Order: sequence, then C-alpha cells, then structure tokens
Amino acid sequence: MDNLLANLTISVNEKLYVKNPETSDLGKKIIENSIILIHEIGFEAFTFKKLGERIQSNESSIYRYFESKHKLLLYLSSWYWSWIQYKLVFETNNISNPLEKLSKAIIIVTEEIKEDVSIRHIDESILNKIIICEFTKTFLTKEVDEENKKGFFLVYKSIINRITLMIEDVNPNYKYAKTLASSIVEGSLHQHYLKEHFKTITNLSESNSISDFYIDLIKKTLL
Amino acid sequence: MDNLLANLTISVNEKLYVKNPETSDLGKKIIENSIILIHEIGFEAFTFKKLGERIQSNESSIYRYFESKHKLLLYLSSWYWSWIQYKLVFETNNISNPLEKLSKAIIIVTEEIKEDVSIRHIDESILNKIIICEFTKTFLTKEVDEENKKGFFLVYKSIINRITLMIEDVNPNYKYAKTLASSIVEGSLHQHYLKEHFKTITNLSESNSISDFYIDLIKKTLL
DNA sequence: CAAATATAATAGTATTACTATCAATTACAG
DNA sequence: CTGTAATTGATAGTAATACTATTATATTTG
Repeated sequence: MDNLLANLTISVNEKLYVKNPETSDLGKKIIENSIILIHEIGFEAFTFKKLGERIQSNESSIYRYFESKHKLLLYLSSWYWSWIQYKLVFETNNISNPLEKLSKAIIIVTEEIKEDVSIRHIDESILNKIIICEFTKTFLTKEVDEENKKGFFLVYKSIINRITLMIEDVNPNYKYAKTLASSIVEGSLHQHYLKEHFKTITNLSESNSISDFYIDLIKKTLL
Repeated sequence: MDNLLANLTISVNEKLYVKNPETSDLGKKIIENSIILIHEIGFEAFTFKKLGERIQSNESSIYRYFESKHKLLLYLSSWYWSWIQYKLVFETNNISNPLEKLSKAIIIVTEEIKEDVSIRHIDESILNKIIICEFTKTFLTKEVDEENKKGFFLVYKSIINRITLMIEDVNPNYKYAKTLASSIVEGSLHQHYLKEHFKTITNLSESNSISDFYIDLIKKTLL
C-alpha cells in the first residue's frame, strides 16, 4: 500500500500553479524545501526570497512556478488532502461493516503522520505539521468565496463528503452528518495544535489519542 | 442583565496595549472603528494607516495605543471572550441542574450574536463576526508559546475550563471533558464560518442552529 | 549546432509595519 | 487664567515584503 502511494503522482488543481512543479528538478526542490522552511519559520515569516537562498536559486525563478506564497500554501494543502484521500479510499474500500469503515476513516484523517512514508521529495510528516498550523489560514481570507468557486478546496470538501456518507451508513437518521464530518476533520487539526501549545485545555497527549476521542464520540452519537 | 453588562467595564490584560484605549475618546474611536474596518476589509488588508484615515486621525497616534495590529486583534479577542465569560457566569449561575446548566452554557458560547447589545462603542454583533473569521489567527503563529506565557489567552482558556467543569458535573466518568469543551468552543466558530462560505459541508443554517447540534452531541455523549 | 526553454541576476515599484522627531492642540493644576 | 504636561497630528524616514520587468546566461532538445 505504501509502495502504491509512493509511485502515484498526486494531481493538484492546475490553477494553483503557473508551472507544474512536478515537471522539473527546481520545481521539486521548491516543494520539498518550502515545506521545511514553512515548518521552521512559520508561514508569516516565509518568503520566496528566503526560500531562494535556501535552495540556491533565485526569487524570480520561484515566481515562475507560483504566483504567491498563498497559492503555494494552497498547493501544498491540496496535495496533502489528495494524499489523505487516496489513503482513505484504499484503506477503507474493502471494509463492509459501516462502523468499522467509519472508524478506519477517522483514524486516517485524525492520526498524526509520524513517518516520512516515501522516496518522494515530499516529507509527509512535516507536511502534516504544516497543515495543523497553517491550513486554516488558506480559507480564513476575504478571497474564500472566489477561490472556492475556482475549486481550490474541492479535495478537502470531497473528504468531508466521503466521511459524511460513512456516517449516514452507520446511522441514516442522524440529522447532522455533514456537521459531524467537518467537525472531525477540522477539530482534529485543532486538537493536535492544542496538544502542542495549549496542553491545559485538551485531554489528548502522546498516550491518549485523538482518534480514540473521535471514535468514542461517533459510537455514542450514532449508535 | 443586559444593562448590567452595559455598565460593566470589561478589563483586558494590560500587556496588550501601550495605552489603555478605554481612557480616551481617541482610544474608544480606535476600538469602535477597528472592529468595523477589520470586518469590512479583513485582518490581512487592515492597516493602522487606513484606520487613521477612517477616524480622521494619524497612524502615529494609533501606535501610541497599540504596538501592532496583531496586539490590537488580541485585545479585541480578549475583550470578546471576557464579555462572553460574564454572560456565561451570570446566566448559568442560578441553574442547579447540571445538564440544564451545560446546555445554557453551550447556547451562550455557540450562538450567533445578532443584536448590538449596548450603548457602548463596541458592536458585539460585528465583533462576533470578526472572532469567527480572525480569532484563530491570533494563536496560529510562531509566537504562541511566548504569548501564552504572558497570559494573552487566559480568558479564552478560562471559558473552556468552566465548560469542562460543567461537563464533569453532568458525567464525572467521561474521559475527554477538556477536549469536548475546547472542541465545542472552537468548533462552533468553524461551523459559523462554514455556514457562510462552505454550505455544502455543514447541516447548519439559519433555521438549523449550531447550539442544537452541540446540545444533541453532549446529551448523547454524556448521558 | 541552432533554437527554444529554463533559470539567474539585477533593478525597480508600491505598500507595509513600523520608529523618530517636532509642532500644534488640549487638559488640568496652581 | 496661565504655564506646564500630556496628548495628538504631521511629516519623514527605514527595512522588509511582495511582487513585476528586463536582460543575460545556462541547459535542453530536435
């Protein structure tokens, strides 16, 4: 399964880049190192100039791939959610029991990514950390509606819709399947953040997992 | 009760301002109009220069009250959560039934603020909208830990702790009281945002309230 | 090997997020 | 009601950001 994913090229909305970074060495270097640099200094302090210095390339060359750092973050997010969606589809496909299927989906969507899975230039573990800290910022902007229309959040919404269907499969009478699904996906990012920075307002820790909380929650809510 | 609140001066961590905006006309104008302007153009596009133009004052004068727009947003957030905390304490104080008490708390924390409550210079309804769009950004920064130590998020955490206690009062055996409480507070902001910008991934709407979802959730989870 | 394409280097612009200085106004204290 | 302090306003200046444009130099490919 991991090998399958490693060989897969994850495709991302074309409007997010000027030139597809997957088509060149420089492009891949941009992706690889932007992930590391954003993680190191945070998205606010991250600039194309700094990235250029790190990869021994020029600011202007990076602009040939991405219009802005916001688009780059949208690209990284989109890539991340596509990757999660593949995992979600492959790993739940053969599960027939609805509750078991939903539980597996919750694990995939909420668990911390600990290992760098692949041979690829993308370190999924660091990307996961970026998503926790930065993903919310991609849509909390004045341009959301516009960018939503352009399809920049399609994969993210698609994951939530898949989970919604799984919830409905467990209990077709539950009135808030969509809200529950979107709460799990966004809420788990938030709980990961609390675990790191606001330990006093979460019960979750290394030993007490986020997936357990949500699986307990859906069992009590849906059964 | 509304009158009581209207006359109350809500106090905010002193480290958040250079000069207390409550002590002068200009200060109050800054608060009043920053809320309106941030709501209009979003926090990213908001600058002290633009605010100065709007209130016919000077950029440099605004810097005498707040070090940066980030501190100003922290101030507004802190003010908002203090105000919510007052409502929470006053309105749940005399309720003895634990479930009823928790339900009331959930309504206070999750409901949309529709009316501008007071005679004050602060429009709570618009402030509520800002919190929905911008509050998360106050802590998703590289400076969180530092600012958390300085107590910038104390009121927010205090609200979550109060709700945690109420949850434990309903069911002392529930293992995730803190996580549930923090999920409700942050999650409701997120659901309000979805209602506005991503309608397809929430069941909530004008007629289907966020409070109902969470009250249903806690009943199923705790009873 | 020539032409096309990709990348690098440099320069330039408007805006942001401030700091510093000094002048003008207002407040308030004796 | 006047002098002093405090507040506010106006102006200027700085380093950094988020780009665009232009030209030069590599590199690829047909």
